[in-house]
Amino acid sequence: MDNTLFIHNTLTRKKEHFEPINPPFAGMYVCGPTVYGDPHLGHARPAITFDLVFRYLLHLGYKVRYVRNITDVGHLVADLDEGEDKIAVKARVEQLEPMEIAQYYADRYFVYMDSLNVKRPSIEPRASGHIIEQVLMIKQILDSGYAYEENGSVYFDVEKYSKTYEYGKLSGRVLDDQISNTRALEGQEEKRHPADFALWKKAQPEHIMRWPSPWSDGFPGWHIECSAMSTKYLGNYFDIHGGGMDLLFPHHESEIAQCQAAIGHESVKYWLHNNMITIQGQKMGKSLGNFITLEEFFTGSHRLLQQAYSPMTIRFFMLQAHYRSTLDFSNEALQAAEKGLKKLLAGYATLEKMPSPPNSLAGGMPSPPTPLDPYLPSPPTPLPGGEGRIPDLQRSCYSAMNDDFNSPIVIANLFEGVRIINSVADKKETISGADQILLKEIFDTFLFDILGLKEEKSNDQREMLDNLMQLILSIRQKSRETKDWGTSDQIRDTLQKLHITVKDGKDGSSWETE
RNA sequence: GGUUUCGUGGCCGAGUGGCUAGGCAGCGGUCUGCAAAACCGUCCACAGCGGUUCGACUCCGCUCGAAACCUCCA
Repeated sequence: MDNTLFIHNTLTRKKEHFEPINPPFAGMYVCGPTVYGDPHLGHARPAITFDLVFRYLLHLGYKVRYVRNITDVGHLVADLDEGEDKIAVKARVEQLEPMEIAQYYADRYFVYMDSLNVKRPSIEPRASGHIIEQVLMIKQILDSGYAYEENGSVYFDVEKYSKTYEYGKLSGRVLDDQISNTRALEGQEEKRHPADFALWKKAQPEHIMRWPSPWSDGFPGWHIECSAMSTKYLGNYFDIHGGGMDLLFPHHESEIAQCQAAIGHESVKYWLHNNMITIQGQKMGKSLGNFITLEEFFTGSHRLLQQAYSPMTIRFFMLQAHYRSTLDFSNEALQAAEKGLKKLLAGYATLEKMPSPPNSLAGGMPSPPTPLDPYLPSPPTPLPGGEGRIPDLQRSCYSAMNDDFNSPIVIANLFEGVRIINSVADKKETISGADQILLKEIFDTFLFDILGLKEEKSNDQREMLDNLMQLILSIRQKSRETKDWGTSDQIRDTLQKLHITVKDGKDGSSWETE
């Protein structure tokens, strides 16, 4: 049986068999951040979602090129209706060069995504570095007749386009509805049709971010960068385009139209969209006062947060929900996730401490293939065989991932693995040596490689702590053997104050940190 | 008003036309010097109203409720 991946394509609203255009290569483009503010939860969801996709495709053996853009040209400020660029406004307010703003927040974005253990994409192109490509694409659209110039600005002719093609096929919108819903035409006299969108915009004198073009000194419209950069790095027809559901319309809808007009065909085979997050049932927004940055999460400094939540807690929490579901943040839910993750990692630690099974192929298990291994077989790889509940568990993890990246089911399976590990450690169950090795492989593969979770303490500290704790616990054990409960409890209580919990078991004591 | 996505137990969150999600919390037990952890057992569901069906939480319709985007704009 093959390891067959199905992914939900927004375009067809169905789960489709993932068949890359040029196997074993797979191309994925994801809309990245506009770098004019601190990274927040809204940035974390798509980053983690498509990190999961990236990691799983790599695991399956595809040679993935993952492109995620940095928008440093700037969308316009939504709440300030001045027709000004978000980054430009920020720059003026803070008395900085616009690129200083973009650089500062791009750096912040990278740091926080690193802390969430989000793998860096293969390419992270910046919109400002691809003005030439965008201008070229606009020319192509003009040549094909689906755009017009007006006072130094260029607009996409949606009305003409929709006579031949279906503008709205991705988001399910009907152009006629949009016309009938449109009222006055104030402020858009340059456009022939209210649904038209800008490809190039002439800069007003006060507009500080501007580039030369055949039409005017100005700046590109906010959809063209993704069309230009995705096709530059992934080709005119590529596998996956991802982003948040909020980008469905008009952004991705317009990308489809732009590529169709410029290239002559659509450029994307599978559209993937992650759902949004809410905070205590409400949408996250600056005006609602529930806008929480990642920094505030990690330090617990926001008034809605009862405590700090670690990056891995956030990551685990997000992966406990399917990427196409809305996800609600609350202290209660986050604390539950924190405990759940701790249990999972503690289970893995228990497994690691188990004696190596007799007759085991000590160190003989083949290590999982790395993505750059040139001898990797072409995907899809066969699903692992074997009989028994551990191989079943492994297959169950694969089938969950193959079912549109169902990470919550993978996690549920890992908890079942933890239950088995703990039962074995309690000597209430036994497993074969082969199963023990396989169990570890399952955790290494799914928990660490694919879900991208990790122990949050550094190895150096861990090792020193291990040695110290071994010393302390051996002293305590001696006092327990002489029933010197005073000393034994004093050690345990003092350690507890340092947030180290001692657990006495049949085979001696173990410990863990909070 | 339109488009889209949803509405599951105390909380979060999967899934399915008839068969256990899982985590956190609660309750009862086992273990333990005590504690913690762990293990076993257990309680609490499928927004409401109709319809299809031998049977629906799962399909269809309506109602109520929620979220995103659009209805200004680059």
